[in-house]
Amino acid sequence: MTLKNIARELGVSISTVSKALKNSNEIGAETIERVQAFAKLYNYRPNNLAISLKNKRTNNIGVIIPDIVHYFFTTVFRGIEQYSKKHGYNVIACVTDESLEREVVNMEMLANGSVDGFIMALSAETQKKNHFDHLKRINELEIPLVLFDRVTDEIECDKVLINDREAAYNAVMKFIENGRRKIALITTEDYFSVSQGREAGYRQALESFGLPVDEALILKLPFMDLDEILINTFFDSQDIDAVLCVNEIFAIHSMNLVQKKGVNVPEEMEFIGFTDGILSKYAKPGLTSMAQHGFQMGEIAAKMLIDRIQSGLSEKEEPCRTEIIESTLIERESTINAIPVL
Amino acid sequence: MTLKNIARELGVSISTVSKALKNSNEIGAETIERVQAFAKLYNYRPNNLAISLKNKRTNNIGVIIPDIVHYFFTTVFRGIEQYSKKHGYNVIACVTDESLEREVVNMEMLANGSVDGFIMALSAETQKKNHFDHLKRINELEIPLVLFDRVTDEIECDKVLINDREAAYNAVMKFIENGRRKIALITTEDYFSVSQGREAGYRQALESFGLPVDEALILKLPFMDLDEILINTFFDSQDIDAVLCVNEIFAIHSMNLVQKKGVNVPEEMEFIGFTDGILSKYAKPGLTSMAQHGFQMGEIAAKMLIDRIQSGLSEKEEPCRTEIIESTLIERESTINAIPVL
DNA sequence: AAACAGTACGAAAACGTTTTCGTGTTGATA
DNA sequence: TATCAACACGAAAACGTTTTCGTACTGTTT
Repeated sequence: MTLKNIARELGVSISTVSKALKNSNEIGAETIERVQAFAKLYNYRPNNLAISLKNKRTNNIGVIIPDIVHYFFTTVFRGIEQYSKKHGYNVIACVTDESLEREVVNMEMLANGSVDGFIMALSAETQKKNHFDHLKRINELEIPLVLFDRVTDEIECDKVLINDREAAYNAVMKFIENGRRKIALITTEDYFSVSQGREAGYRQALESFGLPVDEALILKLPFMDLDEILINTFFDSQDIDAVLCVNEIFAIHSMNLVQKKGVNVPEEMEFIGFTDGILSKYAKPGLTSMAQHGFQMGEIAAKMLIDRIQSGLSEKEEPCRTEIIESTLIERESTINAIPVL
Repeated sequence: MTLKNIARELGVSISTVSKALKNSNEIGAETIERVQAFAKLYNYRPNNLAISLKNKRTNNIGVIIPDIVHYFFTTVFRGIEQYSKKHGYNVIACVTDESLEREVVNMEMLANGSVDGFIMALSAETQKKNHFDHLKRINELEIPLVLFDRVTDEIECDKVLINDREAAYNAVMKFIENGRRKIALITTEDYFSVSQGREAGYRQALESFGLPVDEALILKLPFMDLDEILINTFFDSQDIDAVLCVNEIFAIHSMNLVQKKGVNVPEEMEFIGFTDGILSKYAKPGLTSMAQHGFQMGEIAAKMLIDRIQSGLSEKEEPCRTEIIESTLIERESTINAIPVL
């Protein structure tokens, strides 16, 4: 069923059909009725591709994420999808698996008319190699782009982040208030924007309390593989009474390992993680965690993107914004809390 | 940069440019070179929409899932995405949030030229209300459809499932072999295809061992909200030494609750869940679980769909297939195992 | 010299829309 | 009665491709 078919069957022109279906006042009442009745009867639906081609808008947005199995990205995705759908946009999802090449390929694939804009978090490899030519190209094509969580200063575009520095600062402050002084940090290698911020917050909190920053208390784990031996020797060789971890897995895993050694959590050692995911909730003891509010982050990213798409203003015409989402500490049993939680 | 632009700049026709870029042997060698050099220089990329409109193929597939935050669906999605990308297809992801209406809306949105086929798991509401008109419409439009995990017999299409009955049977058998006799089942309300299968397997295993099926040992929880009181009174009022749960959350949650009552797992009570997700791995004790191999399921679903798309044969011409994926028991500390696991 | 095959290219239709502009008809006004 | 606005509709271009078919030219064959 196409406009052409309807037009032929009803003995009118294509333009008349098109207008009649839109209740145009150029068309007479009874013609409108005939056309609409016929269209309904034969279940006519306009072809999206043709409309997109004509209007130069696809109503699709491309979401490029490093990993879909991680709770945080999943939650952000959920926010993006929900907001987008509510505003008439579909989401094309691409997973890069932390690979630069797949990031490039995916974006190239979508940049030629398939989407009106991108929302993405940089892959690990992209951040490591500091390679952003593909994003610059998106910029040149004037395709709107919103970066979230894993961002870079090299690209001028809208961004949405959490206050990594402040969040880590607050987490460490909680340890300090609880009387802890030998506070460790378990983080990734340096190239992640989020880890950098969190490490900075960790250092800042210690310093602002006159505590020395002992580099031996900072463990940098290779991303993606949890080396138990590394973690075990770290805990064996250092005197530690509190641990801040830059993500949930690091926290759960190291908490499990020290418990296996007989350490009592939280009495002898407290733990705080980042990303308040499903693991934190069901861990034993429950993991106190900095909630990143991924859903809200996704909604905001989608709103920023769609607003820019609909304004039609490029990054040059309308200055870019960076939204900061406040993270909040969810207290569970891995820390000692003023008001006990269940 | 369009074909038309290149043609104008080079003083040739659009068709010549189009053919030259494809190395057509209709075009002279030096023209080909000129055109390709020019195209490379100006970074020409063909417009996907135009190609799709012309060829009546979008190279997009629509994936409709009830929930993206759940580990199992996420894993399946990952398999779909990876296989699809490898074969030149993009994935448009829609989340129904277990709502029939959103399922309908999403499919309507994509069915008009946006995708070449669908892969989906039915929403809870859809299964509850047994309402499949939207799927019948997809059938009529001859848009290929693959159902996975949550399926229905009412729709004739390709399907991919796990052997729910057999898996539950095997899980119960393990309990029986371990000497358990008071085996409970925690499941959802009846309308889920997977729960039906798993309950059948549970019953079958008991019967085949001459054990009575005590209906009081079957707890049917409302989907989506974990009513702790319900679970607690269930365990308080029944004498139970093993529990099979139809999903991971039910298992973790009830295991935590009975542990809080002082029950030793696995000595006094064993647990087996379904979906070997991240929670099972990090739970304490680690949850023995029926792995559903979601990634593989996704790959197979994508393969079935893409094969059908590329064959061009409708469900009537080429008979539908149902692939069964064998689930495997991952043994952890919530059961007593022949060979102890770490 | 006529016929012919091969080469290299262009014109145009097609995919299914949207939208601008033109035009014929009607009825009211000067 | 000539003029004009309002009304109802159609023709055609446009979006960016692909593909079929036609054709001008070159060089070879009889």
